[in-house]
Order: sequence, then C-alpha cells, then structure tokens
Amino acid sequence: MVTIQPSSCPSGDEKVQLFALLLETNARLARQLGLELEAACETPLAWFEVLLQLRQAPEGRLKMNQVADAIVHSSGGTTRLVDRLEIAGLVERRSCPNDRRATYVAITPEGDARLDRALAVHLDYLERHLGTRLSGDERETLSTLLEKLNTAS
Amino acid sequence: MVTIQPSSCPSGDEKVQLFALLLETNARLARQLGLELEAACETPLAWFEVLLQLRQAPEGRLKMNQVADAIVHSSGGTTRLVDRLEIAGLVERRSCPNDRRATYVAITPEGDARLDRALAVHLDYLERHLGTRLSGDERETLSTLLEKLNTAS
DNA sequence: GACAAGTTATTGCATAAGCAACTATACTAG
DNA sequence: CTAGTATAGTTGCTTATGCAATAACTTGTC
Repeated sequence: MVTIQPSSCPSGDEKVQLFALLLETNARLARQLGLELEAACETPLAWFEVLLQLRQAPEGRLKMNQVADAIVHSSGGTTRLVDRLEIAGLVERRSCPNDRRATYVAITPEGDARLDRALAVHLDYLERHLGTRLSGDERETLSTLLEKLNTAS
Repeated sequence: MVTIQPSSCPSGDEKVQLFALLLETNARLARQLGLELEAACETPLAWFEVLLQLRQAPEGRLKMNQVADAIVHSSGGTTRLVDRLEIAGLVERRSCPNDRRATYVAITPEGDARLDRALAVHLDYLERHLGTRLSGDERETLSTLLEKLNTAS
C-alpha cells in the first residue's frame, strides 16, 4: 500500500514515516497531557517536567544546566522557566559553594505538593493512554527502543 | 535499582518514566534535526513537516484543518505557519469550490524543490540516527507501538 | 600568580505558537 | 424559507522559547 508520489524523492521512505510518526505521537500525547494538567492543576507541562526531574534528583535539586539538559531546553529558556517556577514558589535557587558560577534549582515543599497533585492527574492520564493501549511487555519494549534512540549523538 | 524518593507519590512509576523518555527522545531528535535543516536548507522543521504532508497527500494539497491536524498545531498557528510558507513561495492557497469556507494548501514547484533538498538532509540524518541505532525489525516494532499510542483519544 | 580559554547563567531581541473572539459560510430542523 | 447551530479560517493578544551577546567565575598553562 503505497501513496502516490508526485516527486522523485523518497518521501515515503520507511524511516521518514517512522520519524513523522514519532513527532506526531509525541505532539498529540504532550498536547493532551498539557491541557489536562493545566485544567486540573494550573500546571503547564513544562513545569511538571521540571518538578519531576527535581524530585528524581538526589536531594531534590539540580544545577541549572542539568535542568536544561534533562528537559531539552535551551539555556536561556530554562533560566526563564525557572524564573516562573520560582515566582510561583515551587522551586528555589540556591548558590553552589564549589562553583560560584553555578546555581542549584531545588524543589520546595510547595513544589513537592504541586507535583503530587500533578502526578495524580498524570497517572490517571497514563492509565487511559498507556495502560489501555499497550501491554506491560509492549511498554518495556518501547522503553528499550526509545533509550537506544536517545543516546548522545 | 530505585532512585531515592523523597515523597510518597510514585514518580518512579514505570509509565511515568516511559512517558518522560518519550518526551525527551522526541525533543532531542527534533531539536537536532531542526538545527541541521535550518543550517543546510534555511528550512525550519515545521516547514518541512508541512511540505512533507502536502507531498504525501493526493494532488499535493490539503485543507487548512487537515494540515493543522497532521502536524498537530492549533488552527491559528497553522494559519500563520502557512502564511510564512506562502510568502516564501513554497505553498499556495487555493479556494475550495464545494465549500467556500475552506481553503486548500497546495505545494508549489518551489516547495517541491525545497522539500527535495530538505529530504536529502533528513535522510542523511535518519541514516545516522535511526539506521545505526535500530535494526529494521526494531524500527518496525517501534512503528507499530507508536501507532497504537497514536490512536484517537 | 596572570592570562587565555572554557563554562555557567542571565539578558535583549526576535519569533513562533496557543487561546479566544470574530467573520463567513454551510448544514439542519421546523 | 428562516432561524439556529456548527464548521473553516483568520486575527488580536499574550506567552514561551531560542539565539546571540554578555557578565561572572573557573581551569589550565606558562
């Protein structure tokens, strides 16, 4: 089953399709989760991602550039994102004794509480979208494959 | 192997990790491809996505809302994206005889040529990132799993 | 110890994207 | 036919993001 190809170039290539599918799937899932988080928690997806990364980090804190890397944002974008989280009281900046250029971003108790609420929404969302559509084995397989794709370029 | 969990909520949940991995992988791949496309072609990833969808569509055209859906953008965002593509001459708007509310977005010869150039970059990129990291079987599996995730909510 | 080069975070600026309000057109029921 | 409702696309406005330039600091080398 091949679509009509008005041009010569292999736009129907298997890898091209796979990549397009990855983009589309991710965009749909992220959009929907974002809407639900926003509606139920006033918590944008980006905030949720930061809070989650911080909780998973030892001592609930990461350096600025580690946050940027973890959520795959630019350095400048992360600075402003953390600004907003800090204004909301969910996160705080702390100086780093060893390296005075660096600043830690640490989750606050309020951030922790917010993350709990957001996680409840997220888990419900995941149950509906991952739980029902993929089996445990399939999720594991998917995880393995994504990890292979995620290795440093 | 479990990370320290300062809080009670299951942030280490298997599905949560999988979702985070999906976001991260997608973001990394998209960012890198975007940079390469921009550098080699002056073609933002979003433009590439639109052009690709148009080429794959019958007669090289889609209605506005089909474009929006295909690339998972809002309606308003798609309008402006198509504006920019039209200004660049890669796409043109055409009226729809049956429904005077609708407008077609059609790829132009210039758009087709641009897409060819971008596809060359993309294929090279894919070879490096998909080709070397996943086998054909693995890519097929990934494709199947993503399709399951991509079904309408 | 001083200078060069690298690293960390922040800022100015430009752009892209979403939402909500609006216009124009199509469809449905009576 | 008309009224009401739904749909397609555009626009105003706000916000989020990236890039490039900058400032503060560290590291390595001589």
